[in-house]
Amino acid sequence: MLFDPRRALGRGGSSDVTSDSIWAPLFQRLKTTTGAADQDLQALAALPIALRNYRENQTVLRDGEQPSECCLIADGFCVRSKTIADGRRQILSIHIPGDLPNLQNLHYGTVDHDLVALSDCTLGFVGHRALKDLIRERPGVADLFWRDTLVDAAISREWIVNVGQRSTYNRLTHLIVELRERLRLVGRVIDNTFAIPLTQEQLGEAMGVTSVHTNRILRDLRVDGVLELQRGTVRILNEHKLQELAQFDGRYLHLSPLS
Amino acid sequence: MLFDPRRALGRGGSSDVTSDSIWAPLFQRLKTTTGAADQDLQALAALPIALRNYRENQTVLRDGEQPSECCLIADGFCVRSKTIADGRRQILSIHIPGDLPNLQNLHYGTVDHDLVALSDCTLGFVGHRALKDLIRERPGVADLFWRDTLVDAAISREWIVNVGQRSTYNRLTHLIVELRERLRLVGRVIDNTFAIPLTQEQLGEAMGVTSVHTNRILRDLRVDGVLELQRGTVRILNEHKLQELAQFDGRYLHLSPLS
DNA sequence: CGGCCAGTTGACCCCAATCAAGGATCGTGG
DNA sequence: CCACGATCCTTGATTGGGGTCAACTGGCCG
Repeated sequence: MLFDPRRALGRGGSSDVTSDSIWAPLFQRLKTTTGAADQDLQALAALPIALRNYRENQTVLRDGEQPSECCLIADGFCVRSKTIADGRRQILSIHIPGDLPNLQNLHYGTVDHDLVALSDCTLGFVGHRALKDLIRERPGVADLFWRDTLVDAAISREWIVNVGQRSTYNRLTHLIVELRERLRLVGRVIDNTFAIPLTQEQLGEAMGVTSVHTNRILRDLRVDGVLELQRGTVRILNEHKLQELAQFDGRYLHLSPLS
Repeated sequence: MLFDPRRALGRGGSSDVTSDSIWAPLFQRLKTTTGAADQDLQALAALPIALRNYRENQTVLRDGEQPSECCLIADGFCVRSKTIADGRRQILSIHIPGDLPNLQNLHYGTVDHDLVALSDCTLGFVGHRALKDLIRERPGVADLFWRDTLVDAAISREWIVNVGQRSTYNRLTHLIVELRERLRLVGRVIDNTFAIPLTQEQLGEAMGVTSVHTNRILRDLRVDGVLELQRGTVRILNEHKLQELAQFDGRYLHLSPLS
């Protein structure tokens, strides 16, 4: 099998996800960001989980649904999005392998946004019943999950800052650096290159600007030698300039157990 | 004692909060939005809680701090905000009586934003130790709190939509309607009039626009007969127009136990 | 080969920022 | 009681960032 960078970067292929590796990205992240106990992780890995594959652009959860399962992204990328009355759409968050994008439905029934696969994805589904039982049995697991949703909330807050205050030029770099830091945690950054499988239209929807303007920002970033984005892959050209533009302070990601 | 609308609307006075009423707004909200068990609420009310008063504009929590307590807003208004390198500030959320704005610090130590009193406030502080013990002892309390942080996150997501996609005219009305719905839950709306003790500068920081522009939007809303905002108090003039502008779909507030 | 969708660029326009100058309100001290 | 300074509100003039519209390119796939 030839080296396929898109596979290595976790963009595409979903067929080679084995039941062993479903939990791998989540566990990898939890181990570095929390003091997760091995027993808790083992208990998680013992949960019954149903694998399902989704195609690019397929909707995983629709606004208004009442799912009876929570999903774990084993491979691929998803986004949360909301569409308002006039048809304009906002992307709320980007989700990567190891993320649990609808844990909140354990506590309230209805999803209040869409969850859409950006790339071909492999998702694992665990029933609420099993999760609730495990949480009661193992408070440590409850803590892990609760914390996860809290970091998710912290990321949303930073997203508000990004959309509300930063210039679009800074905004895009901030978004990219955040994604890189999160991808790093699950081993999806190779050689300062990583996947960001959004079209320019979708990047615009994440930033609150049009695709036309996104295109111009990307051109500027390319011309200025900061980074290149081609076919869903980012390559950083000048780390120093990138940092300067993004003004990224990663504390809100709470990457270590004590922060 | 004369009728003081600012007091009735929960804007100002903090001196008359008794230890009986500290928990009242939180309990009122939990009772309508969740199926909170009375025993769980009683256990909460039995927690040792330290009352502290804050003046308008006083900082309650500073970005980077590591608090050892969580706070409950007994009376008054606070905001979360973040300031970026160039000095621009974004208000992330508005907090009202009954809110628990830093529950997240139970799970990660460092606050990643500021918490500032908008008006004179009475806050109750409960130590992390006591909260963690209670949560272990009573899973029902853990569920209440976890759910609370999840609704907080849902509100942040809607805030992203507001800042990213809605026209500023719609944006302000949406913000106002959301606040009204939340204030209604804790009995702080009287006669379609309620407190929103933000300066126009702060409203601008909440919406990602300047105070000058906020002023013009408010003028338009007044001229169009939609609503009036004077000295921190909103009066709705035309509910129909307001609804039309705000396009408010309150599902994300998850106001009933099953939603 | 042809259709389709993402990306690219130019021309034009409008919403909101910026800059600037007054006006209203309020707490404080003479 | 009035003078004051501070803060917030208000409005006009000007500028600029980003939206809109439109045309064209290029890669991919049936």
